[in-house]
Amino acid sequence: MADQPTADRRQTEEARMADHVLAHGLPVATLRPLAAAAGTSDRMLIYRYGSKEALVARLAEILADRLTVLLDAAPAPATDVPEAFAADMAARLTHAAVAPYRAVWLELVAIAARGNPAAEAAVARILTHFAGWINQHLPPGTPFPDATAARILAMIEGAVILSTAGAKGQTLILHAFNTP
Amino acid sequence: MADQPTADRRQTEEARMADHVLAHGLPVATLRPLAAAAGTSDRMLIYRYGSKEALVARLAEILADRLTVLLDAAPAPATDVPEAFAADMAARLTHAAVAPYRAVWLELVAIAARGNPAAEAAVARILTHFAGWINQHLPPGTPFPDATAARILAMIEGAVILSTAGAKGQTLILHAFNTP
DNA sequence: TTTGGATTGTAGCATGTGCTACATACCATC
DNA sequence: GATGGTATGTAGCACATGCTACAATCCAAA
Repeated sequence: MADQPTADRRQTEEARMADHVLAHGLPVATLRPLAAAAGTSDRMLIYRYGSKEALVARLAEILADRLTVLLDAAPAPATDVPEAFAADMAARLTHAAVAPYRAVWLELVAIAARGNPAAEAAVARILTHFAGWINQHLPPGTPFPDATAARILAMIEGAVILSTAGAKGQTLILHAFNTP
Repeated sequence: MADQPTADRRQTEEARMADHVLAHGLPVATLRPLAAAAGTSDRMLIYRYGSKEALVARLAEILADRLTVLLDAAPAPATDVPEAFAADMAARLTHAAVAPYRAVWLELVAIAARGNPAAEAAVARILTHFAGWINQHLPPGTPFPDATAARILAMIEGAVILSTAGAKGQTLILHAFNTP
């Protein structure tokens, strides 16, 4: 109990640093700006986390948690058709309001693609959680729910990539999700 | 004609720098390592390209060209079923042999997601080209070819993201593309 | 009150960053 | 041969990076 206030402060500091990463990107998340965002010093960040790498891993974990919490709080699409389900989710995730989360998500994916184990684990964790969420919210009685969820997940992630291509990407998304 | 040898050398230098980016990633593509890879000096790179930003944009363009060339040289999947078409392409693009291209592609996408106009244009260009390629190689008589191509493209790009999640990602890909 | 660990500030180091100033060398044209 | 633009080497600047040495402060336990 003695370290409760310290733990509280640590939590708000981490939240502020996570906000900073969200706003400015993982690649430019360096010690001094992060420390400034948290209201402390680079000296203290190294003292607490041991290294920048460990700190960034922690922040990635926090952002992953936020994503899953956001997801769990989201209502399921009100449809019985898997295609419409995917279209609804894609529309939500490609909305401008969640652009920062999309950006940091893609940054994490890019780091994972270079072979970083921590990033790879975080990506796997998020994707697994997402697939589970889709599975649970699928219309009851959907055949092959695992495969259907995976397929919807792939289409949604594809839409996330397409959405980075500006106007042309929007056209592609429109086409992809409005196939008669 | 007088500057032909210079142009040649410039081309091989650019190719070597592009190789370096492919091997080590866009985020760590800094002047001195790029110069070393090209066999010249940071001094000369700035002299020729004006700024690091312009150089990286040029290298991104070169890599985008390589991607489209690779794509154009690829044989179309030998199938009449759009689902199998997508599965075949996804299997090719998630193969370990093209991992460096996947990585640099996702790095480019991540930069575009942060709002970089050059990256956004490059992503749009590649996606458009890819959609066109799919469209042209679709089984003849496919209804709504534009929409079908866009949908296949989304699924393939989704598979690229899933493939960064290690073993778990492979499972998801297997599920997504083997839906009965 | 003393002790000893946890915490924090100050100052800095070694290296990497993009980029520049200055002085050459080169090389086609006059 | 003189000239003037193009190309290139040498050296460095100002700043950012991750991290550390050292000293001071705090605060609970003895």
